[in-house]
Order: sequence, then structure tokens, then C-alpha cells
Amino acid sequence: MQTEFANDQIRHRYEELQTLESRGIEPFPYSYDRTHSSQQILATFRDDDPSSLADVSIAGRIMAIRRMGKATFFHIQDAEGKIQCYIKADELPEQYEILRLLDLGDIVGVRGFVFRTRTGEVTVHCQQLHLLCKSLRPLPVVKEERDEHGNVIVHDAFSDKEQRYRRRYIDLIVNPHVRETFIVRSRMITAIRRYFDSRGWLEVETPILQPLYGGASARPFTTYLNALDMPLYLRIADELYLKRLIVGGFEGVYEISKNFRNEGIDRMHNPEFTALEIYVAYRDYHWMMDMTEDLLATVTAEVRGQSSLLRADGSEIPLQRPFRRVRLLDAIAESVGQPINGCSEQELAMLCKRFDVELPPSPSRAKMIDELFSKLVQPQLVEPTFVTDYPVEMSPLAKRHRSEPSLVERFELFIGGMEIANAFSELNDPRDQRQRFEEQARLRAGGDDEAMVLDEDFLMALEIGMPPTAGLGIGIDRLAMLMTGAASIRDVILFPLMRPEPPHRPLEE
RNA sequence: GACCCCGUAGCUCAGUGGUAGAGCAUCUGACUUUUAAUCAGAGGGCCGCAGGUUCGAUCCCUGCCGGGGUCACCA
Repeated sequence: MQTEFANDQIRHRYEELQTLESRGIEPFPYSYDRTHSSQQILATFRDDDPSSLADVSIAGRIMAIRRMGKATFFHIQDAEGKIQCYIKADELPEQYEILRLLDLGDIVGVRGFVFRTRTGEVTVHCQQLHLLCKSLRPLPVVKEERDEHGNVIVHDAFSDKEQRYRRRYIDLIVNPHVRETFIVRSRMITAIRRYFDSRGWLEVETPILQPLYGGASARPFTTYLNALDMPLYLRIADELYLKRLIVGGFEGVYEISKNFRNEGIDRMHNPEFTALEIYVAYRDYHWMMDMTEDLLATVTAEVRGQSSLLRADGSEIPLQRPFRRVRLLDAIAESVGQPINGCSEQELAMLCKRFDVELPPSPSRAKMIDELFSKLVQPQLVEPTFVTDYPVEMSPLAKRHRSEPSLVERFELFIGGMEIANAFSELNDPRDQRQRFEEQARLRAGGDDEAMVLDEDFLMALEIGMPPTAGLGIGIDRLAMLMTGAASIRDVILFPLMRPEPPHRPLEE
């Protein structure tokens, strides 16, 4: 095997690897039995009774080494944190020689007894040292210091965003808050599942590869199925399949799904993202608002241990129930200082002009309302706010408002200026649904390539009959941002989409 | 897609029209309770890529590649 070395550090590690093997050390052994995690030791050590930790085995990655001649301190890091280890040459002469060949980043097993050093740190006194994996590339070296107030000062943090996203494994090793972010994300999803499961709603899986895409307004990714010689789309939403399941007789179904939208990438958008959708039979959007409030309050309390969310600037957003509820047109009216309800298209256009809201040529009423809202209202919606009752043209899958036929029974939840959730009383009248699809077809014919596609089978399902149903979608990534105070959706997605790197230039020997 | 900013050692960054510097990391030596360990010494760079201007470019200009941000698009 020909190995090319990018630099002296890598070359040196390969040389150490050879030396270790020549001394009969297996650099990549198969397993190691641990008795404790780092945190179990730190949490249970008692100065008045160290005997309970007189023989422990731990394993982890070497994150710091302080060699002092015939004694060495090093920190190893496992999934829960770091712990210091101590090894003396005169006690373990052979293994001390091995330690000379180890580096930052190597993974080792340490067996020994636990004590407290003179400077007060609980430490494992090494009596056996095992190499568990030789690391052949240098890790970014991040050092930490504690000031007199106990605050951790991080020196030279691995901060280059491109490298952090491309090499998430390194990011996770050297930036503890990153690991914490993804643990919080996972706990959040677990808490949501628990909430739904405990109410008897069924988690299901619906197609990612779809012959027709629907359930949202977005450009899809297209692919091709050779076996059936047909184009397929990656789902932009799972809404139409989940409603078919309500038709089928399930009374509560949910799915946590990866969706794919062929649109721009920015702090709030990744081409693939995680959505939660849930549909509950015999309920309407009023019920769904209450449920959403309860869900978020429950999950937030469970995940964060407090009833507030976190913004990227460090400020907290209290989750006080009930959340504010405001009708869309009222919210706009409040911002522009005049009622919107009876506005003609011309009056709306003048309002847009007055507030510097940019519009496409010949915009519809709904488009102008949407633009006014996005520009003037949405950025102000920091504390949780349900915005309700949207124009029917903007919501082709939502049921008409029971008392305002030009509106639909829909709400969106905004927190921190972000749209977090979207929900309707679901349209279950197949006649109205067909009309709405036909309207979408007209928009599509007029050049709107994000208008929805008519789905005959979905209409057939509605003709079979769907009970009154409330549906809800939640942007899981954005909710995770609020749980962790992340500034970008990329900070809550383990492997965000990146352009491929240019190939590494091969190095001559 | 448009505009702005960025790309220098493994990491974090300085810097100059005369082909580079720091801290940490690495290497050699000293050190048996250290913790940003310390002390002495050393090595390490196609300064993102390509072209142009210039006697001379890492620096100025253009294009490209990659990243970040703002906007547009979009939830």
C-alpha cells in the first residue's frame, strides 16, 4: 500500500504506527470492556471513600497530554465528557514507553484507581493502558481555561464553518456544544414521539419517491425509475398520503419525514429537511391550536427543563400559554394602520407601494396580502403567535372558514420570526378540492411552476370520504434551532448540503 | 440568480508590490501531582486555482473554485 503524506505530522503518526506494530501492539483492536463512563466516575467519586472506585476501566480519545518526564497527565474524552488520567513511568515502564508513541486523537482504554490530585481534579491513576485506535491525522487543538469565576475560556476553537460542516466528525470531537446540540435535537424528536404515541396516534411511513408531488407549493427534485420507465419526484410533503390514511380509517397518524425541495439554500432552508405532519380525525384547527400549544410546552419543558426557547443572540423567548392568536388580516391591518378586509386590489397595491413591498408583475390579491404579511408582520412575531384565517387562494388543501367563505381555517405558528408550524381544518369536500386543484392548474398554466398538481387518486380518496380532520405540519429543524439557540439550520443538521470539494491534489512522495 | 465579504502552516490568526510571521500543535532535549503545564532548541507554506499588469505579485486587476452574509426565490 502506497501512502502519501500531506505533512510531517501525518508521516510521523504512520511511523509511530509501524513502531507500535513492531513491538507487538495491535493498533486497531476489536473491543474493550469498560466499567464506567467519565461522568459516572466524576459524579460518584467521594473523597471519604475512594475505595468504591478502586478499579475502573474507561475508554476515550486523548484530548490533551501533559508529559513531565517520568509522569504524564492526559485527558480522555468519551461520549459524556472528559476525565483526567495519570500515569507514572516507574509503575508501568513498558506501557509508559507505549505512551510515548501516542498522540492527541488516539483512542485508549485506561484501567486503574480513582483519586483526587493535589490541585483538586478527580483523576484515574492508570495501572493498565491499552491502545484502542491509533489516530493518523492531527486534530485541531482546542484548549480550555477557567477564569476566576469558573467560566470556560476556549482558545483557538475550531470555527471555520466550511470545515465544521464538511468534517462534522471533527466538529463533534472538538466542539462539545455541537454534540450537545444534536443530543437536544434527538431528545426533542423522542419527546414528540412520546407525546403522540401516548395519545394513541400511529407513526407511519409514506413514500419518499412519488409519481406526483403534492401537499405544498415548491419545486421538486426529479429522478427516474428504470424498472417502470417513469419519472419520479422526491416528496415535498407527505400530506396527501397521510390524509389517505385518515380515509382508510386510522384516526390519528403522524410521520417524521425528510422532505426535499429544489429551492434556495440559506439560514432557514436546506434542500432536504425534516418535517413532522400529524392528522387527527374529528378535530378542527381550533383543537389543533390547543394541541400544538400543549405539545410545544410539553416538549420544551422536557428537553430544556424550562418553559422558554432560545434565540441565536442568546435571548430567551418565553412560552407563555395561551399563545397570542391573531387573524392574518387583523395582523396586517395593525401594521399598516388601516383595515384590509374590504380593500380592492388597487388599494392593496398602493399599500404595498407605500411600505416598499416588492411585487411580481400583476400580483393576485392573495400574493399582495402574503407579501405585506412577510415584510411587515412576520419579523415582529418573536413570541409564539398563531396567525389564523388565510385567504382561500393561498391554501388549496384547507377547508373554507365556517363563517368567511373567502378565507380558510388555517393557522401558522411563528416563533422568533420564523414559521414553525402550519395547520388546517382539512378540506374534505371533494367538489371544492377539485375546484381548488383546477385553480392551481390555471396558475401552473400561467407560469407558476410551484402550483400544485392535480392528484386524481387523492380526489377519489376524498370521494370515498374523509372524516372531519385537523392536520398540522411542524418544521423540525427550525424547532431544533429554537431549542438550541442555533443561528443557522445547518447547525442543527448533522450533514448539511455542501457543494462537493474540489479533489485533493495528489502529493508527490 | 444578484450584490458584499472571506480563502496565508494541522488549527486559530497577523502581515507586506521585493516569494512570509505569531500562538497552539509537531519534532529533539529537560522535568514523577500537571491542567492554556513549564523551560531550551528545531522543522513545517504552489499565501485557493488560472490568467493579466509589473523589472518583480501572496499583496493590484480579471475570471474561476469554495465558504459566509444580505437580497431575490421560497416556508
